[in-house]
Amino acid sequence: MEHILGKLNLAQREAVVHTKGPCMIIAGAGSGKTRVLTYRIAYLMEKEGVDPFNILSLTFTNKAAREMKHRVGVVVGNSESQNLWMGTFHSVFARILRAEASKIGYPSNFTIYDSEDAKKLIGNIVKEKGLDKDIYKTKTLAGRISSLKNNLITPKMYERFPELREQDEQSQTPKFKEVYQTYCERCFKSGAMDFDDLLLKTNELLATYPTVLAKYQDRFRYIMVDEYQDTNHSQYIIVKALASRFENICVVGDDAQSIYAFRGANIRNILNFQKDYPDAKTFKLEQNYRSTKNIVSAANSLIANNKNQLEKDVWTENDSGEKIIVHKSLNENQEAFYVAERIIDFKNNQDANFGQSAVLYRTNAQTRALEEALRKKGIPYRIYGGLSFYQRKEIKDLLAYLRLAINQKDEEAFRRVINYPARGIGATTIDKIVHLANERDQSIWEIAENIQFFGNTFNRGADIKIANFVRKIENYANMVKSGLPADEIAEEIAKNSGLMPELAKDKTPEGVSRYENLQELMASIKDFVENQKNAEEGDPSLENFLSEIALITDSDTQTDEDEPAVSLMTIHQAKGLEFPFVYIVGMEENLFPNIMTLTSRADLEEERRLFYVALTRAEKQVYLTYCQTRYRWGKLNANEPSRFLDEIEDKYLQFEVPEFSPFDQGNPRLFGAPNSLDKPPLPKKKSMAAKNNEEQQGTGGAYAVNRKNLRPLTKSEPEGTKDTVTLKPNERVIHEKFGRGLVISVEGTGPNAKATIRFEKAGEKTLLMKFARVRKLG
DNA sequence: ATTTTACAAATTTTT
DNA sequence: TTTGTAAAAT
Repeated sequence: MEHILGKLNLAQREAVVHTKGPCMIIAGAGSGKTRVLTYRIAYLMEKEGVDPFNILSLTFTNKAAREMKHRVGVVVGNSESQNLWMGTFHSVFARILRAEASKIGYPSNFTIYDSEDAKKLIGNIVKEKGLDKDIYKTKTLAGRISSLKNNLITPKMYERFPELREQDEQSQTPKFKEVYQTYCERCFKSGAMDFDDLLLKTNELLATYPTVLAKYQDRFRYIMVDEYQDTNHSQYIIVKALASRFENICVVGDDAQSIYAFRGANIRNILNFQKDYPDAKTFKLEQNYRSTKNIVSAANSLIANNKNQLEKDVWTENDSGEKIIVHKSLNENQEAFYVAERIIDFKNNQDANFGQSAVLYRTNAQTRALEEALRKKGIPYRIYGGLSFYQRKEIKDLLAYLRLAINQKDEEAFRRVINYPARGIGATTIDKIVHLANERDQSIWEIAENIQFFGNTFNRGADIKIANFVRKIENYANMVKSGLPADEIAEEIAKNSGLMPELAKDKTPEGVSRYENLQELMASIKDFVENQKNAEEGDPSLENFLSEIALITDSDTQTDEDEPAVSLMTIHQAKGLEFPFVYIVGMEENLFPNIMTLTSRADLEEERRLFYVALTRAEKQVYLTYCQTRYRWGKLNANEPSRFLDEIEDKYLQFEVPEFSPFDQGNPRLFGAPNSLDKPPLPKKKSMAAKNNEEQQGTGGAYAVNRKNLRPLTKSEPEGTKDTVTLKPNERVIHEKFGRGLVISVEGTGPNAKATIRFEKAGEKTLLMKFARVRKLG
């Protein structure tokens, strides 16, 4: 243990050994926060003999939890670290809620609705109530419901805040409360909780049952909360309740990195910690181990523009490093090519592998140009975010069947699959069931189960079809009850439901990909079952599988075992990560800071913190790029450079501003260059580069994913490094996955050609040559 | 009951 | 530009 403490600086060491009573660790970017948290837990266990069962450590991603558990394991040994309560707020409290579910009237196998389920349900309710969907927008309603729940305002309590009703009347949605209330009732009837419920219901549980509260207070004698600046009110109250007995609470965060206020995170939680716990000790980790002096200073000079922050002084002993390059491009394609060229330069001249570069952007829409440029240059890349594996339709379809097998009342799962694959049960029939359910205050399933009593309500034959569907689901439920492992049940359901055969029919490349995704899911269930069977107290049941994956997201499943690739992600997703070379693209007004957020000073400050997060991801070199013009929603826009560029002190920057045209004359910095609208009209024709790129477009990497063990990340095919194979009928080929095959026919030419190939093992497939990993044989 | 066509919307999202 | 949803047509 001593040798570990020796690896820490003074502030870090103090934070580690201060174990009794409340404390707050303000951890500047790159200041070794994770190290402190890890060692603190290890110190508690090793030095103070605290039982890991008594330590609760809350993180914001499963990945962070897993990593920390691993790192603690390295210090204290795995068998002990396994017993720590470590995870996200949602996963830890979902676990507790399952154990205590009966107390609040839920089944312990309750479903967790994801945002899509929630939005669909809201949309249905709006429709049922005959409200105008253009005014009652599901997205807006979902956001409002979420924000109310995160502030612990239930439909009942809504009445107590007249300003809420006023707001709803202002926004032309006076019936909001009814929608909210119905939404909650329907979730309850379905035995379902949405993400926010996991926190809200935990609060209800702890507030209603003092014995339950006491039990968990006693269990969690030491509580640690990471990323405290991004906790919302609901989380804050849970932590406060649990910690109130022993007050051994340690929160870690950096107010300068709070970037989730738009999702209900309350920065005051961290700003007011000292008020909540007057005895709290504050530690500041101010030495940055990550970045060069230049980057640290630049980031400091930027964040100094924010009014509302805790005082701290981040510094580093690292080299001063290179200045930040600010580069202007004509348009987003040139910007992307510039980035691609720099990445190649670094690889060639600094021996940096591709994994050391990251391209960060404000919005996902910016990926397209970047992808094209990287692909053209043959640079391997990985896109984080976008449509996650578990959000794909085919995956959600099978999961819906699995969910129904466990909880038949799950309305969203029911609606999703009752007519998929098609069983001739249409919208009218479903509407009638829903109507009956609402009328009789029952769940949809209860109506469907007893459909024979309502026979005359339905069209001839419809009741029979429903009864057949019900019988199917009951069979699945019986398989669950008989205790079969998850993989066997899933396999049977995939076939028996008709889902697998349905997908197998589709021979388009997209269809094939969907089928493969389904196979991937099946494989992952098998993996899960294997792991559970090998584990000491493993549970290979379907219930356990579903509860495990309900809270998993893409960023949790990232791995780095593959060949090094450039990372492409939004700045939000980059939080907590670090890279030697960071490119922040789209540094333009309206894009970053984003115009949609700029309604208040607080919003601008959050955008600035976002930029701060982006800058501080970098270890060695930062590039900031912006464009003179950019296509956005099909229109060419001319934006000024981001105000944030002005906010970094000039001495940390080096401007690289090529002259494109007479427009920029006479302004050496080209800042604030009048972007007057009376410029000569831009040529309608796209540049050659843009034209060439168009041929390369398509679904891109999206379907070219080689997904081993549930790796939902999009991975590029470096097209520049691989010539598209031109095939002729009767040629023999070998495919990475399908093995040997014989070309039957070819349609089209070049990368857009489609070849039908009969594989020895996998049968006949039609492949798009652009994506297919085939080689000619002989 | 399914497929086609037309039209609107479009930031960030650890759960 | 793309993407998704709703009305219209089969």
